[in-house]
Amino acid sequence: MHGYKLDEIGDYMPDKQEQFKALLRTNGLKITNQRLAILEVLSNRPGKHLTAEEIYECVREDHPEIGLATVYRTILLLSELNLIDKLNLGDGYARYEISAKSCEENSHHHHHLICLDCGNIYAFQDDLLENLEEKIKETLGFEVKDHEVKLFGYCKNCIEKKGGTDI
Amino acid sequence: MHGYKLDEIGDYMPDKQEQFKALLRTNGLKITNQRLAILEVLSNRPGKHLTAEEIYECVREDHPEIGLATVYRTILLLSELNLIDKLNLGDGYARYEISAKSCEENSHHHHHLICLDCGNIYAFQDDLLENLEEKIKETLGFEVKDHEVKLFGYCKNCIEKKGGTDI
DNA sequence: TTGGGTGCAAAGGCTTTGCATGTGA
DNA sequence: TCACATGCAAAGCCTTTGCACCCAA
Repeated sequence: MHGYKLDEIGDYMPDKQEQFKALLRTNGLKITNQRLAILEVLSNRPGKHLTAEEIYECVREDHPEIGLATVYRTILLLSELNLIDKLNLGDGYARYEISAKSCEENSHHHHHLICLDCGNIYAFQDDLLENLEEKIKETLGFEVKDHEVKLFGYCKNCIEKKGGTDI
Repeated sequence: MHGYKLDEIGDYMPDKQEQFKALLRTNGLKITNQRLAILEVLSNRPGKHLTAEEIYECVREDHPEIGLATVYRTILLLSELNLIDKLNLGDGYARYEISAKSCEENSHHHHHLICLDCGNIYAFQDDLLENLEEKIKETLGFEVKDHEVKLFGYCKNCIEKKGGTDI
C-alpha cells in the first residue's frame, strides 16, 4: 500500500467511472485509457473472477496495443484503491473481481462457493461470521479485521447433471 | 491424487512413524530416510506452518545431502496421503502443517487466525460452519464438501504491545 | 536385480521490474 | 514541459520436470 487517499470521494458521485477519475486525480495519478479500460472490463463483469491474462485478453479487444505489464500494474493500483478484490483459488492464478466494498464501505468481503466439478464460483453474503468473530475476541483476544471464506463443493447444476449428490 | 489407499491402517498402530511406514508399504511405495525425515520435521512442529524452503532447511540439518526437489515431491506425496495440510496465505509461499485429520478422520480442516502484525498463525476449531453449510444446501442447492476459512486481524500479544486495539 | 526414489540442473508459469519511449496535466 | 505511465523484454521467484545415478525391497 502506497498510502493512497481512499475516502475523498463523496457518495453523491453519479458515475462509477467519474468516481474513479476523481480518485485518480485526488492521488495525483494520471487518467489513462488503459486504466479506464481495465476498470471497465472488471465493472462489466461483476461476480466474474478474472485472471490477469483474462483481463488482458478482454482489454485487448478494444486496445490491442496494451501490454500485460500494464494490466498487472493497474490491477495492483485498483487493489490498493480498494476498487477490486483479489481471490486466490490455489490454482496458480490470482483472480480479480470488482469490489463489493466499493459500494458499501463498511461491509466485509463476501464469501465464495467454488464448484469442484464445473469450476464456477458463486458468491453469498452471510453474517454468521460476525458471531464467530465476537467469540474469538472473547476467548482468544484476537481481533478479526477481515476474513476470507472459501467453500468447496458441488453446485446445484452439477448435482442435477450427475443425478445424485454422492459424487 | 494418484488413488492411494488411505484407510488400510488401523487405529491401534502405536507410533506415527510406524503408521507412515505401513501406509507406504500398503501403497507399494518405498520407505526412505528422506521421507521419514520430512514427515518427522512436520510432526515435530504441529501448528507450525512451514514453507517448502523451511522444511528443506530443517531436514538439511540431519540430511545435508537432500535436494529441494525431493522435499517438493515428498510434500506432494504427504498431501495425497492426507498426512499434511496445505495452507496458502497469499504471500507466494505454500505452507504445510501436519494434518489434524490424520488423527480424527471425520473432521474438517480447522480454521486459521493470521496476525497482520507479527504474522503468527493461530488455529481454532468451530462448528459454526456446519449450520452455514446446511443453510447453503437448502437455499442454493450447493453441497459443501470442504471449506477454507482464514481470519485476518491482530493477536492478543500484538494488541497488548501496542496498548490499544486501534492499530 | 530393478523399478521406484533422489539430486542436480534446467525448464515452467505467473508476476514483477528495468528502461527507453510515450503522454496526460 | 515533465513526471508519471506504458510496452517490451528480461529477470524473479516458487515449483515442477528430465535425466542419470542410487538404493530399498
